[in-house]
Amino acid sequence: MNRCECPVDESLGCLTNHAAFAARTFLTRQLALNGIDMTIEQFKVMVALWNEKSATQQTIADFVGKDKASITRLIVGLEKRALIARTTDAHDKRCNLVTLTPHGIALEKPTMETLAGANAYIHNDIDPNELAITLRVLKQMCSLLNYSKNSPKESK
Amino acid sequence: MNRCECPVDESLGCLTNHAAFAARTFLTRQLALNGIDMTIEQFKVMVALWNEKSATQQTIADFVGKDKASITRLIVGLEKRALIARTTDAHDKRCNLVTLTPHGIALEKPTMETLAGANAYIHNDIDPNELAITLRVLKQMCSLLNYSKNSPKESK
DNA sequence: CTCCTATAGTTGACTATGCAACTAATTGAG
DNA sequence: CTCAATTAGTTGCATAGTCAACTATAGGAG
Repeated sequence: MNRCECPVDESLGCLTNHAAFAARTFLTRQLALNGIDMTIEQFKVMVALWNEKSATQQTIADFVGKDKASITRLIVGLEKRALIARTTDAHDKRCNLVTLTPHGIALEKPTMETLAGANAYIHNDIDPNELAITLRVLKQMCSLLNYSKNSPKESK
Repeated sequence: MNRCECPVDESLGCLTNHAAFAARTFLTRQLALNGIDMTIEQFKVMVALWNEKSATQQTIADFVGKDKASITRLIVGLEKRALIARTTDAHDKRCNLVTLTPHGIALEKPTMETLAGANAYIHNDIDPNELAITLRVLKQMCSLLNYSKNSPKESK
């Protein structure tokens, strides 16, 4: 069960992966405990829709950071669960407008409360100053790696 | 491309996920740039074998933190790439002993150098004190969530 | 208006994950 | 020794991810 035996246990790359895995597992379990049948991936799509009310699949893809093929399949799953509906945009027949069903709308409150609870559980365990620093460092890391997408062809 | 539009952008759970995703993508690209044809998942299995020289599939599963079914499939992939070989343990015929091929052994140096380079690229961007704090906080978060696997049935 | 290009979405191929059912080998209780 | 319980590994099912090829629609140049 020594999941953290990464050779570079002092590596941000490895540790963020372990921490992210633990957080994902934790949130999934908390959602299930609160009777919410939703994967983390579907959850992210729902967050996009709770924010925007209606969106094209491409907009959702940009929001959650996945490609449109992944979104197509997630949307199909959410449609099966009757959380969302798809209609063709009358103004641009290429686009699907994805909207929430009443059931999908109703899930916002309990789901976001579960997320808030999970966050609070983690944050309460951590010194506020150190938490602030960590959040800042992680954001810095994200922007470094996103900017470097095309630049540093050499890291050795 | 606003991948960080998580509603709780001040949430460790969300930010570690973004950062981990960015780090994975970055390392994958660095491996490819250095001519190493290996997924991150296969990479973790190889790390286990570089450490241990030979191991059963269950040992590898524990090391990388996945279930044995996932390992079976990763092992099959690595076998196709001729990086590892499987033999039945003479002392316990239930077990497969997984060992490295010469090709698999030869990959250790360039692969670990690529990992070290990617780490250095990220770490060099960050203030050493803040890096140390971040590493500590992430470890704390991992142990909180691993310990809480069975305990906190309520997070609301 | 027509054609070329760009965009939205779908689908197929390949990789990966977890869970559960299954086989085969081992081990311990009696 | 024998039988039940345990352990290692494999396989099927469902979900998910990326990439690339494909369809259909839209929009601009001429």
